[in-house]
Amino acid sequence: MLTTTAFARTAALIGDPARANMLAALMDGRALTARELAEAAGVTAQTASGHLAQLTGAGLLAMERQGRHRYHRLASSAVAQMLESIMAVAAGGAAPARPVRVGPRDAALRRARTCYDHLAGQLAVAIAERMTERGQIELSPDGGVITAAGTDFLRGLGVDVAAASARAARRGGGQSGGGRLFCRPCLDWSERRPHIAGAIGAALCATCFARGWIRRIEGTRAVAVTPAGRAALDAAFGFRTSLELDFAAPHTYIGVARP
Amino acid sequence: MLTTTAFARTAALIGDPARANMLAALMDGRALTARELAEAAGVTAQTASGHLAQLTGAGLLAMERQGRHRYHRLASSAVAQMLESIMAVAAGGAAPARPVRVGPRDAALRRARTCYDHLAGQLAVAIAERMTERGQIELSPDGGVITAAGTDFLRGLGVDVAAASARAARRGGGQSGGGRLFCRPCLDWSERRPHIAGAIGAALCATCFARGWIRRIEGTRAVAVTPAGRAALDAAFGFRTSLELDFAAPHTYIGVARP
DNA sequence: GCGAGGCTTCGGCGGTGGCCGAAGCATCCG
DNA sequence: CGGATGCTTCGGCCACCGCCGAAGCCTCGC
Repeated sequence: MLTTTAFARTAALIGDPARANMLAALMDGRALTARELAEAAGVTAQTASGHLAQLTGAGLLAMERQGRHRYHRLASSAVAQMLESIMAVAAGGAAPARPVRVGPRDAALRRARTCYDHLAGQLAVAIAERMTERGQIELSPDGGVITAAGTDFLRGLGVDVAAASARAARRGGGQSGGGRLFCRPCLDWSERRPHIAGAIGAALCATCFARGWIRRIEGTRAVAVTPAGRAALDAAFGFRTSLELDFAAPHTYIGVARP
Repeated sequence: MLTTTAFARTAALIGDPARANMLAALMDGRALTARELAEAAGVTAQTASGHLAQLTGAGLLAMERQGRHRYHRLASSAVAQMLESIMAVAAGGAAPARPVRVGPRDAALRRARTCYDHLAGQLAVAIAERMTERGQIELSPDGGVITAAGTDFLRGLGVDVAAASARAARRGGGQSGGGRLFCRPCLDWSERRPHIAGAIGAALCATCFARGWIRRIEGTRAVAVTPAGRAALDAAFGFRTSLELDFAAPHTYIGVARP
């Protein structure tokens, strides 16, 4: 990029409501068809087609054909990180006002959701805090690292730590990484506190899905904790009770009846 | 943020060419007057005024009055990181095409510039690589950390490491940081390789300015290395000669006469 | 206090770009 | 092979939003 035109063009692409809805729908890391994205954006198929062509042309989306379907997904984790950072700023601007009345659908999103390839929401923040308390990870706004105890702990959960390490090194693009296993902190836009992203966050999230601890809630980025998952996560992270998550950030529940 | 409207609105604000130019001009971390920003955007004062009101209202900019001037700056490092990430994606989308013919002004930008509060460009990438080779820092896409040797080295350069550590902890927002000193890796959009950001990157950059090693080039985000700075940086980081920087990424110099 | 400079508000103009209907390719299926 | 489904292209409509000229408010300096 030499001028600001590419910069402005990229932001403008994200700035259209229809395209923003498409990108937000893709933030769960899955690949969706043009029709699904049209529905997510609330526009007709032909309008969506035009938008998707623009997003793909600009390198924000990657497309692959499968039969008569065309699956679109975010082109890279760099795009996901960009969208995350915009969400963080957008949420920050609105936050100073008093907490808004939120519906049950928002509550589910705040509780637990996927953020491209890792977990976010109260669940993810609680996990990060518990692992910090136990000395398994260290997080700061500038970076994070997993301790030996954390590596052992994750391995015990069934997380493929070695693969995550290899993936991080592969993405390295020239720098070594020195063998230390970093975990990228990601500011949770709903909780305003960091959770675990990066290769380790992705591996942990994948394990939660693989073991059936969480499952996607149809049509949203929110995920539900299964009964088995509840037991497993309580045991692993020492949540005293499942209610703990409700009280992790009580202000987000204003206006929502709590059982 | 509950809906995608705030998300789209934020991106749309950045997506206008005039506002994008303003934000890019503010990416050097300084505060500029409305008039200066109008000139940077290439619009009249009244148009700029409207844009600035929108950006400030959305929380992207902070404004403070000083006499009859109004100084505008980026509201937070979160905003700066967001803009950085957009630039990285925007540059990535354009990069696949063959390298563009660049002018001397772009060459200066690629050589060395400020990125909100830290250094970027070939100089910053070279510093990061040299410190990595020496085992003074470890960088990966997911995070970075300074070793004990690196802390000593920076202290020897006159960098206020303790203050940077305190600043990182203060920004921590609840998580401890455990005493380890992280350095945030930031993907350089012109070099496509990481350089040092975060509290440590800011402290190092501040030291370079304070000691007169670099100075701003009027009207751009580019910085020039002073003769004293050249000697000091060569000695500190072991650059064999100042030409080394020219060859760090030779493809960026196509079309530019090299002395 | 008065003029000058910095910044903002107002009003009207114009262009970019998103939207959909209709029609046109590609692929799958019976 | 013909109909159904998924996606794209084309053309025209319309709204939004950025732009500037003019005028008004605030602060400074003489």
